[in-house]
Amino acid sequence: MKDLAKDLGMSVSTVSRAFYPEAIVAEKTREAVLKRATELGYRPNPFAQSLITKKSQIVGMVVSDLTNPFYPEVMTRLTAKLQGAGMNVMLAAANEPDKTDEAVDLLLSYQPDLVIVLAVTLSSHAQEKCEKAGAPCIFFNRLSADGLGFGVSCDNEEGGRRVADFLIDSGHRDLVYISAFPGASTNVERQNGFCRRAVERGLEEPRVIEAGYFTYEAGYSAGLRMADVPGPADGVFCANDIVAIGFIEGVQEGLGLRVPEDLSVVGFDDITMAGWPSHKLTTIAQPLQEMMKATVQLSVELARERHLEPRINRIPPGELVQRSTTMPRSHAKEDTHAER
Amino acid sequence: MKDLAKDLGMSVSTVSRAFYPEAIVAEKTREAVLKRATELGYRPNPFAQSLITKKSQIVGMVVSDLTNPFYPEVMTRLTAKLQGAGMNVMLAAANEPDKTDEAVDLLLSYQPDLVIVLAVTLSSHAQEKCEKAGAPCIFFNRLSADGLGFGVSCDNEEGGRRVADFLIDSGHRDLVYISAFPGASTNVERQNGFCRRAVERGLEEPRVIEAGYFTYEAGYSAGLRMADVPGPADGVFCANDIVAIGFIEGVQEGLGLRVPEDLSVVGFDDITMAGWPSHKLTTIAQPLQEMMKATVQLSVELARERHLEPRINRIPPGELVQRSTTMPRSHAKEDTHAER
DNA sequence: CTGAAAGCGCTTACAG
DNA sequence: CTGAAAGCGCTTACAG
Repeated sequence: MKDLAKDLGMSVSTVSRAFYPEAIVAEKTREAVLKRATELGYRPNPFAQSLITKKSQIVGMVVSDLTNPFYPEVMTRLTAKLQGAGMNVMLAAANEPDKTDEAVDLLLSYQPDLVIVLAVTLSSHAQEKCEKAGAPCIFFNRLSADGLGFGVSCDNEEGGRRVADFLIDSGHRDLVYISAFPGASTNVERQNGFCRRAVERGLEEPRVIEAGYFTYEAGYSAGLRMADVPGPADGVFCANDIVAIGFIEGVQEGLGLRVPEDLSVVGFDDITMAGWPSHKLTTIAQPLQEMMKATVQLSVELARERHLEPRINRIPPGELVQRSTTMPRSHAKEDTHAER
Repeated sequence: MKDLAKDLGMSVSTVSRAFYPEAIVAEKTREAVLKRATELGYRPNPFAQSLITKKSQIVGMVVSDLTNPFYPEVMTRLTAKLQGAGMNVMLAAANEPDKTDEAVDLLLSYQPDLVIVLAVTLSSHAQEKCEKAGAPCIFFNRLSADGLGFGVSCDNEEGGRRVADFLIDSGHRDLVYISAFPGASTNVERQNGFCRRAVERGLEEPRVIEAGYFTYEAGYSAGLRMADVPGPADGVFCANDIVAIGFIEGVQEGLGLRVPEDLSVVGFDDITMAGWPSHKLTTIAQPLQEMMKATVQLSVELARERHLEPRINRIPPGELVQRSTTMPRSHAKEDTHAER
């Protein structure tokens, strides 16, 4: 910067100011500085900047369960958008859940302006650490454990209701919910929306199988356990797509049931894979565009001013995408349909 | 640090030295400092450190084609390992390939000690920029365009040869290679190993279908184009797993062929999904553990000393995992087998 | 609107 | 082995 200043015959102060839109400089001066800077390929050193301003333009991103393809997708697209807004993304990844905290520690030493949590498993202990280090947390696609903090997610209850309506409208009467991680807000909300609407509309309370996690394997083993569910079943709503995909294969391989002939199955997320011919999964799309947009906007605000009032951003779910894992049921043989 | 020094009754210099293993301090002093530091939750400010040392302990990671599940997996596991070694990972992601350069620019302003390239599409222009900015590039699972730079990948030619041997040993005679991105070293090497070995062993030169990319969709459309391949075909080697998965579905949906009854198909990578019941893909595993270990080790070296002699790290491919997309061929009806 | 000066939190010759 | 001092590349009151 000193060199640039000399080159332009100005003081370092003036040059510095040219890089801050809100600083007071003659418009001509600013233009001249910026022009010469790009010519020379000069950029202010962000470390020096951070040292003084206490702002890093860094957003920390905590990821863990990347067996769910939903997250890598979100992670890269979000990163691209954040970079477009001039922020950089620093990653904290941990294979074992107990190492998340260590990864977060290291991350925090770089004083991120904020932290985006893309993991189901971040401990509230780690969250506290972030806040104490002055980095507010944005929870993407979930709520924080304590209900505080910033959140961006879709209206999962409404999503659950829509699935219930869809299944009931197409003639299903015996519903099952495949639950994933019980502590996850997404799981709870989808379940509530689905089960309550079913009851509202006069059906039996849907039975629930605990898959336990948001993974293919969990879904698969839940599929095997469909045999233990008492009574008939013709419509299944899974906590998300990857669970649904595992579930369907478990139910087919293990129990010899056909989907959708014996059983309709609906997922949640509309990950890319859901549209592949091997799965053709009926599912509810997440409003990803809107969710990411809201997240980036919130990030920019937080980078400017860390002390905003926490708020939850709820976005209506996307469309229900009808593919080949569901089909209408007729009730000619009401009493025996879908028996195994 | 000033506070810590005062607290301990030492000079800032001494405290500072305690944090550098190679610095000269009385062992007792160092211990005292480190102990008090953890008590107070103090860590040296990395920005200030970087400002002076010109080292950031940051590794930049360039990612782009995350439609291939191989990469997210590698990305997070690698990140976890690098963090374990005290380095932090900063991401550069671009949805559109032409925006990669911009993302890299932003990344470089944080002066990463090195850049790990997890993308097939990084321009050599961007590579130059990195090197000019003092950040050597490690190419993971590929070579750099100009053959310079550091590389860590498995012996793809050997992998290709093994697939050829496997197919030939199990009775296949009419081989096809499904090529992905033609400029990718992995693609070229796998193809060379496969095709040359086939010829060495007395078969016709395998025919090649150009899928064009390392994606599901590319594989799918290549599957549709199997109809145009002249002559019989009984064994197919796809550039990687995700292409193979797409290919199989294309060939089944579009042409009504059965895998493996009509056609054996082999992939490369052994991504998690390859083991799922819906795919059960026969494939060659990447020696991921070794590749990641080599990468982390190289990263640590480069962080210490940027000016190492570029070198390529070749690791033998992993095992061929036999699943359900391949089966032995008998030659009772040698002349007509696998005709369509 | 611009410049001189202090200072962000560290490291590292240099002197002892 | 330890401390005083300079300096890394910036920003920002303060004065003009």
